[in-house]
Amino acid sequence: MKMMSPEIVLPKRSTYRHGDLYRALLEAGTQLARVGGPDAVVLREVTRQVGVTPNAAYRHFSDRQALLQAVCEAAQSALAVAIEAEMAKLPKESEPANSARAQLRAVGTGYMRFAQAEPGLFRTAFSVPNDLNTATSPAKAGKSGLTPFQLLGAALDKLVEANALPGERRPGAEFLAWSAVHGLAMLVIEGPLRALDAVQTQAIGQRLLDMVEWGI
Amino acid sequence: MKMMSPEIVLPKRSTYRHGDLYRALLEAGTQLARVGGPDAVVLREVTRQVGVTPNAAYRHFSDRQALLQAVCEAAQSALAVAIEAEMAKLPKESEPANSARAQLRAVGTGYMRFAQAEPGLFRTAFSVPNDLNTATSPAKAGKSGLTPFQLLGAALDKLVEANALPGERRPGAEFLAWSAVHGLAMLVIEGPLRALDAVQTQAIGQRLLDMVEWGI
DNA sequence: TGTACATCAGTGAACGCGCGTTCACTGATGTAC
DNA sequence: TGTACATCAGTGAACGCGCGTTCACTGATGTAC
Repeated sequence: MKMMSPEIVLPKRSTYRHGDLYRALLEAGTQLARVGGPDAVVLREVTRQVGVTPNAAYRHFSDRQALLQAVCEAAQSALAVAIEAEMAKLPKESEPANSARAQLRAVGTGYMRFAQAEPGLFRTAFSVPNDLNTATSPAKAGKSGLTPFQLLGAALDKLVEANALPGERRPGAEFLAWSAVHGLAMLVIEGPLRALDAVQTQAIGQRLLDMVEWGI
Repeated sequence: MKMMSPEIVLPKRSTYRHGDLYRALLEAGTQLARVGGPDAVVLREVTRQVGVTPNAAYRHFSDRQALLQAVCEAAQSALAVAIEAEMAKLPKESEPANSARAQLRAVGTGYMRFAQAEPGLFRTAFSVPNDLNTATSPAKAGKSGLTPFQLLGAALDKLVEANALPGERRPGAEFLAWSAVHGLAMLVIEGPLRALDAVQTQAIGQRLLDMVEWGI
């Protein structure tokens, strides 16, 4: 048996100029990250998928790291969108404390859902050096214009406004909530809890959110 | 200027047989992981450091993955030792509930300390596929013979014995405590909280343990 | 006590691979006149 | 309206690199007789 020809087929582009190569590279990179995490964002593979010479990428990204950074920001933006989607599901609730608590839970639930639905992107979102100073960059925001970190902060602020969280406990509270949910997400998607099924993780997730709500 | 010669110097071994190559490879691999995390555990580099031909490693490990797995287990064992060290610091405390609570906190504190002192090993410990079935493997144990997961479980059991945790809350409680502490560790060592200094992370860590104690 | 021999730890050379990046270039575009 | 030209997006070929792994081998060891 002859193996498939290793010929690469795919110019399939009529114009010399691509038109929107930056976006095409970013989307291909994001797709690779989705499937294989940050290490799968390989510059040559990205250009191959887009049907372009490897070094064409250098017109749009200074190097591989810059491309990966852009993918990372796109992944954080997707995370923000997932959180927003979870918040949008909430029924109207007039009682402010209940509403604020439900919003905080929605942030956590959206975070967990995204981690499980898109583990490759989730890992990519947290694989690139990043600190709190960049946690509010618009490139990482969802449709509301807020980043995941800002969505969490806003939910905690509402809790304080509704007198469901003493004001003096507010500073730093995001780190507690974030740690708990982030840790579960990590253990579930690439850690020792990977063997658990969706029902089990859902149950643990809700208990974890109880713990945060009580213990924050 | 002439560059340094690329000659590799280092046979420096008088006997043909190494004597304890398995252990030497494992230790060199662990050292690489300490400095650079799991990706730094490069088979050729490990053999280079030991002063042995690359394929000599294949007498002791079936492939690179097997070596990495062994390093991962060593890292988990080191984590167990760090937790044990933190527990050993505890003053004598006769009141069982207080004692149990202090032990649980010590598990969390040891975990955090290890993550910050040895981020490369910590990342390696959780980088290799692993599930709960292997979480009790003796290769991952500390001096007590218990793995990190077992040390956590034991602390929670004591909490129940001391009536400081209702028995019906015990099942699954390890996942809540583990998630919280693991998440903070991840955010601090390679996530957005990396910019925080030791004092800040220590303070957040203690608040996080308060949350776990209350909310578990 | 001496020797033949099986065992197997480590050698040396080579393989194919795919990567990121650089170089000098070519071809299409759009703007100035 | 037509044309020269600057701009710059993408090409094509090549680079050096280090990796994991395989092959046929050699040298030291220890055991059986």
